[in-house]
Amino acid sequence: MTRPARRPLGTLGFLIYDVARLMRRKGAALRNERSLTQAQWRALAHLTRMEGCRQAELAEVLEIRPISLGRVVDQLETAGLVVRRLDPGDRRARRLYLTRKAQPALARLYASAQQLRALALAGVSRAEQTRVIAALQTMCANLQRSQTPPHERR
Amino acid sequence: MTRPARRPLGTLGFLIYDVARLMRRKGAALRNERSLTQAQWRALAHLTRMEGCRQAELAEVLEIRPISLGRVVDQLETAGLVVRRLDPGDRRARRLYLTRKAQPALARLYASAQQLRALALAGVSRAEQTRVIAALQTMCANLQRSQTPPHERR
DNA sequence: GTCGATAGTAAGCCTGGCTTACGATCAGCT
DNA sequence: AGCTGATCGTAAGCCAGGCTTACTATCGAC
Repeated sequence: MTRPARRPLGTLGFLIYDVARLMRRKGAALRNERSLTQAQWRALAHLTRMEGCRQAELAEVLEIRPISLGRVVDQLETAGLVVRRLDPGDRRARRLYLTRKAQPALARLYASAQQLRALALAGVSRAEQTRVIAALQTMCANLQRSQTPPHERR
Repeated sequence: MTRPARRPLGTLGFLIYDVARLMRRKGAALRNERSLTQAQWRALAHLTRMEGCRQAELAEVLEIRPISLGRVVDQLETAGLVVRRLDPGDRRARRLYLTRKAQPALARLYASAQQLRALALAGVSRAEQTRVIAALQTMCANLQRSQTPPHERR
């Protein structure tokens, strides 16, 4: 009796949860080799779009607290992928930059991300993918809108 | 400048991750009131479909290790929602049952799950929902298939 | 009877969030 | 000038939810 009664709960919530979990697991396996964790890789990927930002700004985009990001940045800095530079205009702030070493790492990460995507989406047509992405974006927006914004979130 | 450059990464992986995260967060807020955590609620929900099973069986369906489930069951038992009963035919095993108290709790949980679903899916047509669910199921299957099955997973 | 496999658990680790509290700095208003 | 309140980053320590490794009790097959 192998794998009896798999995922008896077909609800959307469980599905999303499962897909996210499986992608995380498989993604970790794909990039493997003492690479970055999910949180590190997420921060790094977002940083490429906003290099030179402050930690607080990146944290807001990631929707985590600055302190939580702080630790991730520590790790990325230790790994030599990111540097904190003092902001000449505001001595409280540190601005975040990618190092040269980050480029190949990012390239590898994007490659395994693409690999993962291809694997997960096997058998889903282009048109269907577009629709799914659109629906997910709607859901994302719905959920974000219904949320107490961070400033008022205690 | 409120909320600059939200989610600059529209890739599927990030989307799924974001939706899962937002649903978890919003879901926790909806059921709130010292209620169950995600892991507890997930275990409980699956248990309704396989009452009387052993811990190891439930763990396999949830795709977590028996030891991880053990702790969750401890909590559910402390909360009075689940009982472990000795298996008369195998003195190593314990079988899991819902208590009477679990029924209203489950009803409340399902209600807030429905609420959450409605919120997230606002503006997504019935037809579209069906397609999204189908696509997600395909992805789920793809990812599960590509996985080293648990027996060989070290 | 012995011996390998299986059910559950204990101890302790890791990731990735969080709250609370703090020091340094900025900026606006007297 | 000098306060005062907000903001930037961080330290300490908590929690959820996984994991590995190692153990005991028991089963079942030989």
